This record gives sequence, structure tokens and C-alpha cells, in this order.
Amino acid sequence: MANESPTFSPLYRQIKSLIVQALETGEWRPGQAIPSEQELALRFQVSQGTVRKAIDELAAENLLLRRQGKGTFVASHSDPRAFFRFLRLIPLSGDIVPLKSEALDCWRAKAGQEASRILGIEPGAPIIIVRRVLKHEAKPIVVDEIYLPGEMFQGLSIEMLREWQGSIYSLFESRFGLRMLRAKEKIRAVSAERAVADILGVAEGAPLLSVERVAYTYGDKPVEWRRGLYSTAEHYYLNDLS
Amino acid sequence: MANESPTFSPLYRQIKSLIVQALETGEWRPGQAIPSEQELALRFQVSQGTVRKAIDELAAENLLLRRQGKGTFVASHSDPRAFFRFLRLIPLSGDIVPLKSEALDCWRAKAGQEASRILGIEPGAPIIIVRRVLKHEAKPIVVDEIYLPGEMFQGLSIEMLREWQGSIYSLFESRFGLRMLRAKEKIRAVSAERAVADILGVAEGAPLLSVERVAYTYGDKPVEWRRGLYSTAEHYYLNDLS
DNA sequence: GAGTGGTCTAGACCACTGC
DNA sequence: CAGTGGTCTAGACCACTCG
Repeated sequence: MANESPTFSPLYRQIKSLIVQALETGEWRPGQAIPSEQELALRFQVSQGTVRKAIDELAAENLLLRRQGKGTFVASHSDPRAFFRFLRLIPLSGDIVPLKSEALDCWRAKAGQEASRILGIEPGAPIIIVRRVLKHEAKPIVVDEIYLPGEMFQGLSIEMLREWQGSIYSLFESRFGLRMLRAKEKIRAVSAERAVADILGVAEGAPLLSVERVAYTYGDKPVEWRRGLYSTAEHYYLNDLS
Repeated sequence: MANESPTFSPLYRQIKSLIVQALETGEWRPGQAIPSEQELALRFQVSQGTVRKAIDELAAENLLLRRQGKGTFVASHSDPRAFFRFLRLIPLSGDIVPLKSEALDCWRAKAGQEASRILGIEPGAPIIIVRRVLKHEAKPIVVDEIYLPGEMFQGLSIEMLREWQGSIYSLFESRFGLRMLRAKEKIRAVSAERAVADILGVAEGAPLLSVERVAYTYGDKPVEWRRGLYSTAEHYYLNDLS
């Protein structure tokens, strides 16, 4: 199994790529079990330990989920455990309840300079914009605008958003086969403009958290750009540094 | 090597504890190499693979640092790589330069309700409070107040803070043998009060990022509580979600 | 070349799940 | 009980670093 290339890539990483490839093509679907380590070892003609190491990394990256005695599963945004992975807004009171989403609007547009740069599409290419409010017990906490490449989200409508029970990423996963794997957020403090202040029920000029997110799917391909404004009067954004 | 206890703990985790113990007691110092995997395997009477798995986890937790061909090293806050692990404030312009710290004040006090709860010390126990400004090219960006258990930081003075070149955590590590391993941050948006606004050079009432941090050392023991106010006019707080 | 961590293998056995 | 992931071992060999 020698590998004389200057950019040495160990076997288990090659196996890892093959597994990711199978995930990407949908050979194994979110929530389902993938073949056992033994089966994969046979299929790829390597030892179980090598498959194991590949799966270990994928589990660490939250692409797969291991459950002893049961098997290894494709991670899914439908899983309740995924709820707080991407929205880390916690009430000061401490009781953790998922925020309720309400779609305000959903329309088509053409990508401007910024959107095209961030989403990696042509300027002028079709995009979809969604405006939402997230509520905590009937109280609006977040307003956001989500920019999506139109080509990947054909058929997305405000009705679909309104009917959907669950997180928006689980909708993307189920209806469009798009899995959000990781994201970067840029956080700043801003003053509430009039329109936003009215929606959130705060004074004009009140301080808000501005959270700008780019989310990526397989191959670090950006597929979502959003900007949220969070009222942090009764909530905080939690971040673990380690 | 049977282990019939109801709370099963694999061998490699026991080895991991032994290594952490050695780190905690200072047997191996920050920046130094620990013994090779072979030596540790001999010392603990287990196979190299078991030591390896223990070290793998400690490296993933940033307690150790592996360098192929050289050895395994105790992570240190003096290492430039650690600079951006705990302060993730990036200029909008993009060029990453460490902020310059200026100590404004440093005084002794007694722990109030909140400080004693958070730091896990008796109410009324001695604490040390440090006030600082962090600057980016002579421009103040952050003001913060740091609360420390007095008992662990005896001898800390404003002169010491002013003389120190490097991050405050590297000072804690070098002078007080206290290593910050992980932290939790609660982030909110607030309005600048007069005093703070003057220091940061922003208008009174301007939106600021409020970042409240609790930092932990070995055994998840809290040893620092701080609150920072960040001016995000020309910087943003970066967070990676994965 | 000697020493370090990194990979890969093969096999044995353990802990957990569900039938 | 069979099947899954999880642990542990022993040994071979590879890639990297440094003297």
C-alpha cells in the first residue's frame, strides 16, 4: 500500500472520501444506518481498523453518528439533537425551548455583487430570499433574511415554509437533499432600525445582535447566506471555547 | 483487564486521567515534550496503542500538541497558535493582528454573591479585579473587567500586567501555574454607558457586544470570570459552527 | 541513522442493543 | 443469541525531524 506521491494521503482518508462520496450521492440517507464496519472493510478491501478511523473522523465532524450495539447512522437535521447545533440562543431564564419560526415572506431575485461572491454563483443568477421571525412563546426574538441559490431550491415557497414542522435545515435536507454541515458566523452589535424594531417590539435604536452566517454543504460549498438580528434583552448567544 | 464496575471506564481513559494528573501537578511543563508513547506505555504497563488513544483525546482537547517526528508537547498559551483560540475578534479589513492590552487598574475586593457563585468560592473571599483596554493600532476596541480568585493569584499587580509581553493567559500560566483550558461565553448586545463610551471613543448609547466569559482549568474548575464590551464598528466576532 | 509520531493489519475479547 | 460498535494488543512498516 505504498504511496509515493508528494502529497501523502493515508488510506483511511481515502476511505473517508469514499464514504463522504456515498453520503453525497445519497446512497445512504439521513437518519438511516450505513453498512457495518465489517461490511465496509470488505467492500473497500481494507481492515476494519482503517474503516473505523475514517468513520471516527466523520463522527467527530457530525456527518455520522455512532451508536454502540446499533450501528452507524447518517446524521440528520431532523434529529432533535441537532436543534441547538446551529442556533445557540438561550433564554436568560435557562429553560431551553426551540424557537418557533414564522415565514414572513419569500421571493425571487437576482444575485447582486455580494450574494454572488458569497454563494459562489454568477452575478444576476436567480436567488431566493426568505424573511422570517423566530418567536419564543409568542414573543419575537429574531428576524432574519436568508439568501439561497435559486437553482438548488426550485419549488421553495412560503406555503412550504409555513407548513413545515421542524427546523428549516431539516426542510432543506428532506425536500431538497441539501445537508448543511458547518457554518461560519460573524457577530456584531447594531442599532435597531425602525422596521426591525417594530417587528421585535423594541425601541428604535435598541442594541441588537447582528449574526451573519454562511453555511456550507459537502465540499465546503456555500449554499446559504443569512443575516439575523437577535433581541438579547432576554436571551443570550452561547459559545463554547475549547 | 476486566472491569466489572457498573460505570465502565476503558483503560485508555484511565491512562488519560493519569496523564492529566501529571500535567496538573506540573511534572511536565507547558511547551515541553512529554515522554514518548513507548516510554509511557512502559510506565503505565499498557500497549502503545492504548497510550496513543489517550493522547489522541488530549490533543483533540488542546491539552497536548502532537508533532510528527518530534514528540508530544504540553500546550502553552505562550504558543502563538493559541492567540486566537480565546479572542476571536477580527478586523473587518481582514488583516489579523493581535490586540494590544493595556491594564487600567487592578485592585482587591471581596467576592459578592454573583462572583462567589460563578467562581465557586466563599462569599466575602478575596478576589482581584483587573480592568483593561485592548487596542488595535492605538484604537481602543475592547474594555473588560476580569474577576479572579485572590487566593490563586497572590502577587498579581498592575505593574506585572503592564510589563508582561504576551497574552494574559500566558502570564497566568507562567507566573501562577494556572492553565485556562476551556471557556464559555454568553454574548449579548448592549448600549454603551457614558464611561465606557468615552474609553472606546464611541457615542453614548452606541451598540456594543457584551461578552461574559467563565474560563476553566483542570477538573472544570472555574478560575476566571470576565465581562468585555466590544466595539464592533470595525471588528466582528467570529464563530465556527460544526 | 536513530527516534518520534502516524498508519495499517489481524485477532481476541468486551459492552450494548434488540430479537 | 447474533450483530453492532468499542477496546486492547502486538507487530510491521511509513513519514517526519534532527543531528
